[in-house]
Amino acid sequence: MAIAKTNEFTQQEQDLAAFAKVLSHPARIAIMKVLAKENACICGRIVEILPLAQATVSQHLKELKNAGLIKGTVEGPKSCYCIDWESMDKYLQEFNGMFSALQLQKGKSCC
Amino acid sequence: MAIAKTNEFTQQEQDLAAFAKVLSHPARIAIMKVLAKENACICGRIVEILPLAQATVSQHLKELKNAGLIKGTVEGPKSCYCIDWESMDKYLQEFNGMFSALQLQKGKSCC
DNA sequence: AAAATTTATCGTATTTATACGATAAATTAA
DNA sequence: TTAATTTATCGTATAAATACGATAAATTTT
Repeated sequence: MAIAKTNEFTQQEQDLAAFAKVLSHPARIAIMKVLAKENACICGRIVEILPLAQATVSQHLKELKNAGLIKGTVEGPKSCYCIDWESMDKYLQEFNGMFSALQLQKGKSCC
Repeated sequence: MAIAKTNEFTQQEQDLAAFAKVLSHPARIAIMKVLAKENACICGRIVEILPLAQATVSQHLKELKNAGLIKGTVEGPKSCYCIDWESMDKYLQEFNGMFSALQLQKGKSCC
């Protein structure tokens, strides 16, 4: 996309955009739902449920993990991914906090 | 990205992913903040504030509008964009609703 | 009417995301 | 030890996003 100007925005804007970006794919939202619902947090179980190849699911899991939405460990042929609620709560609080702040200025709108 | 499998997910997953996608760029978050703060909702004002060319800002505005986060009208050489709070509230409610539901299952986590 | 102003759109270059097959890596089962 | 199982990573093809200059379109101003 030509030169990325991401770092010319505030840290808050970058952080919230990054949070939104991880959730900007239905597969990653579906994975979050599976991780919350199922008691088995193995990659294979997710592959069974999602209409995606194992490599693709693994890639999505990596992105969720890098962003801090989930945490996971791999022990040999097994994996265990779970939602990192401590991190998620921070994100959600920041996210909702911003929109709450915007909503307080509702009156100023010119249309 | 090879064949997109977007429509193999549930409508809710697609909708929330679409909502997150619009907010997945710092410029669009910055635009939302400007629209809430400033009383002048013209494109030119946003161009002044953001580190982006006019064409790029116009493109971001279009995406925000298409997703329903903002509404706007153009009268000749002027434009007037504002946050569509009715639509935004629905999105935020759906978004938070999902994570609240997931959070209720916290106990089931295996890690 | 002509010039200036403001915004949307078009075309295009470049970067990033998405998806998967193949394969490696690490363990468990036989 | 060998085979089977499970997951991560690599390489790669293709699609989508990002950014902007140029230009068109629609007024307002002069």
